Amino acid sequence: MKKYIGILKNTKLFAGAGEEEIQAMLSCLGAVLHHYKKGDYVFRAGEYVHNLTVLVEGGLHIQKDDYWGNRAILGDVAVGEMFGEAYVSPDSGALLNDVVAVKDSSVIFFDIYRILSVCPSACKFHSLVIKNLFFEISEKNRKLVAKLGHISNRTTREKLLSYLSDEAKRNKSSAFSIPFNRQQLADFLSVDRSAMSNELCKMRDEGLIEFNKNRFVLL
Amino acid sequence: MKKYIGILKNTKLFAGAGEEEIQAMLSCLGAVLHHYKKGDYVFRAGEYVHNLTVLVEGGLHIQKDDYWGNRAILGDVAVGEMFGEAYVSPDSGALLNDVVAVKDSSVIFFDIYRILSVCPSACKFHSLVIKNLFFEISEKNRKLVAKLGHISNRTTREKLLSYLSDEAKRNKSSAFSIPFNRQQLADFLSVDRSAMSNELCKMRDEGLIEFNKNRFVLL
DNA sequence: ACAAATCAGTTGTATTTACAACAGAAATGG
DNA sequence: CCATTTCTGTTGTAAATACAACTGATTTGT
Repeated sequence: MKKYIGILKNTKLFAGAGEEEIQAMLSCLGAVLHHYKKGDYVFRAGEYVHNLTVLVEGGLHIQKDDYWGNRAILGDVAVGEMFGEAYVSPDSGALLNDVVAVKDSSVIFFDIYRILSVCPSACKFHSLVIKNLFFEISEKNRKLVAKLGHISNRTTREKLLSYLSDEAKRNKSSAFSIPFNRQQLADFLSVDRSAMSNELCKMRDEGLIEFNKNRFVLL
Repeated sequence: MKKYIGILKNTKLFAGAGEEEIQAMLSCLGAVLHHYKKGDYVFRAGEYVHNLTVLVEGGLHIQKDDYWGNRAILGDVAVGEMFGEAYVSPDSGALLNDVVAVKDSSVIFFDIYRILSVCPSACKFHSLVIKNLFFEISEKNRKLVAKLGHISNRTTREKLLSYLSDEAKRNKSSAFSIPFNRQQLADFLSVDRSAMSNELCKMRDEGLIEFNKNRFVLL
């Protein structure tokens, strides 16, 4: 677990805490480390989750497959981000989606009740973590609403432009990489891959964008 | 403000606290009451919000209008629910959406920093509120993902069935009312109103559903 | 109670998308 | 390094959707 303390130090959840404090909190918060191979399921729809988890290595997708094999990617998790936090309250019910490793990944599980119950003196950074937790989940909330804004556009082109310009803003640059290949981007935006590929090329031919693999430039 | 303490008592945010405790907390948390007429904007996209707010009377929609007048309804707020919580962190930036009263409404504003900063002894229910806050925002998170699941369906019929069956489950009954008229439902599901109306009637003719105004029955 | 405004359903047409099938490019795995 | 698999772009067709226009029903405001 020690090798990931440097990672944790740069997460939003532990922002403001030093490496020693994090080290101390790891046991206080009941931290457990798990590893996953590419393609492994971290969680499956229908399971019950009672942990707050942080990705410290690799990459994850939150996705849903229907009976006919159509896949919807509802979000992606990058190193340093937490996930599963929406399901830790007592009455949250079963997970609606799968969480899948898209690369070999490492995840730290925390006991949510130990986080939310402020221990009297042992961890002076505890209230900091609570505030961070609130801020991070509220940020995730904003991202979800932003994604809703993208896919509630009617046409494939509008969805693409909405998503790509948001990514450009987020990266503070008109050139950026996205965490999806074409099929995954189509699943993320809920459109057909070939139609999207077609639209991307039209936009390129019209001089709106340039792209190569998962790297895009807005013009 | 006193007349709304009974409402606050039944909110998720104040779950477990008695009326006296809530009364005491109102000043501790810097509560302020505002009233809005139907059609008034509670918040506008581009504004900066620094309060946690709870709707104690009426009804709100969270929505976005684009240049061409297309409206997307990203969510609705019912009495007792909080909103704006996603924008209270220091680096959250400006609001992306409008919050509009769909009926005459009353809203209580709380100072988020007073909520998150645990006061030493004055409010023994303070840590309870923090836990409630976390659980409610995480529930909102789940709802957003559920909504993403609905509108990421490809066809209008699938979107309708996904949404309606979710509402049926949520109401624990195959008969239920929805907080939208047809245009609003179409904006919520990101589809064309007339196409949706058409599809609803087809589904009724096929014996899948029954409906009258905003009341639906799944068969 | 009446006029005006809003709402829900219907229809036809132009546009857009989904789906399937395929070919070349790129990545992967011995 | 070569064979295999995966990925991306392309095309044609069938299906679904958006848009506009209109009607009758319902609601609202005075």
